[in-house]
Amino acid sequence: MPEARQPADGGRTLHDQLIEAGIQELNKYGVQNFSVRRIADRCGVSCAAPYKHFKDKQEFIAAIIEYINNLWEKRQRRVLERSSMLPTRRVILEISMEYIRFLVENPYFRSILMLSSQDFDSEYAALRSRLSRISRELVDRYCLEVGMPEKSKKIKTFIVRSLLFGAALMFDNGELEYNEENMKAVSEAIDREFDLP
Amino acid sequence: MPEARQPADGGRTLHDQLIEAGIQELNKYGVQNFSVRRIADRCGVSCAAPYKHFKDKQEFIAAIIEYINNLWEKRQRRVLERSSMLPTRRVILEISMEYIRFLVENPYFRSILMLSSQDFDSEYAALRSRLSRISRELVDRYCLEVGMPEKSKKIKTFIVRSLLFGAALMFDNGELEYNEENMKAVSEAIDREFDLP
DNA sequence: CGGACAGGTTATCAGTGTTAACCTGTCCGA
DNA sequence: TCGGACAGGTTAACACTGATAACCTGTCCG
Repeated sequence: MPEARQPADGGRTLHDQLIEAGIQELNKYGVQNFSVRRIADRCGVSCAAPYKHFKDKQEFIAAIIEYINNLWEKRQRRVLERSSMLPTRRVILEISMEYIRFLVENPYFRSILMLSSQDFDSEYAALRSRLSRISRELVDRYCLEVGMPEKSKKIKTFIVRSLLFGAALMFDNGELEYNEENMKAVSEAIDREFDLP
Repeated sequence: MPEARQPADGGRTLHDQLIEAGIQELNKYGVQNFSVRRIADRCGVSCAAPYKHFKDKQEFIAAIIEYINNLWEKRQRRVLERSSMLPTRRVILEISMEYIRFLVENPYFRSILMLSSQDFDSEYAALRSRLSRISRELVDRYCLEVGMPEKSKKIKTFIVRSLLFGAALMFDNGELEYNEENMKAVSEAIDREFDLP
């Protein structure tokens, strides 16, 4: 008894349903207990169905990452538009804060980002690096504007990213309370970095 | 209860063998594909045997974390002794650099530390926080020495930890080359933080 | 001596990823 | 209009996993 081909369910194709259910799954159980069977179940579909859309579990997760990645890029673009007339240094901060907000709101994403490189293959590495592309480019641009030497540039990028990840991590841990005050402190810490050679 | 059964195998009890094999497993397959059966196999023991030593998989992993935690504390203590006559601020840097080295050398550990809080229960959170105890205490001490306000103290701690995690992460990613030069840069970035109020 | 029990064993369960073989609408070219 | 290709679902099966129960056995101590 084949269920409706197309939109029977609000216009979402199974592929999309799987990804959305997958995100919920990731939120609820974490990457470790991610079960494609349970997701298939939740979508009211046989356990083999997902394999018509994704080669295996890894690719399934990769597709989810890709999806969320796109969400982030959309959000990033909005920030860029909104702050198009601000100086580069300021834009970096705007993007950075939005990034932390995004990571905090999407814990599953962050958990994937932070997993050891051993836990995933290179495909994920590519996505991971794409994620941080814009902020890297911005830092690059700023360093160019100020005439910062190549070496410091790399370090600046590193420091900014460290602070971003660290903040998201500790906000999640509860080691640092997630509020405006602390966000401001993080922002200032990043900004300060650019005062130096 | 009687401790230490018989040293059938070079003096190591099964408990220890399991933990050591578990570490290897973690190194090879990552947390995601951690299989207690395979470990039991590797130890030449039935698949149920590990459950005589650990309640379940989670506790098994927790025991491994505990074990590595102890390794780190031993190493930390050595650094503390070696730098007992240095000023606090300097000690913080020494510990910090040792910490990064430790994380880089023990990727399994770092991957566990960085997992989202959703992926593990609170037991891990306790271990995680214990891990960073000394460096937190040191930062506290320094802040006291300098008369830094409570609020900044928390932020300082955060920044130092962020940089540590971030460094370990990116050294592993390959985004930042793991060498003396970059280690020095990280060290300086941390040190700079203490120049400020 | 005899029982308690730590610490192994085997057998079994439910749940997982993954594949093969099959079924069945839909669409497109002859 | 037919008929096959095929996308996308199905069921059945496989090997593997975590976990538990029931059993066995050597060691220790009252």
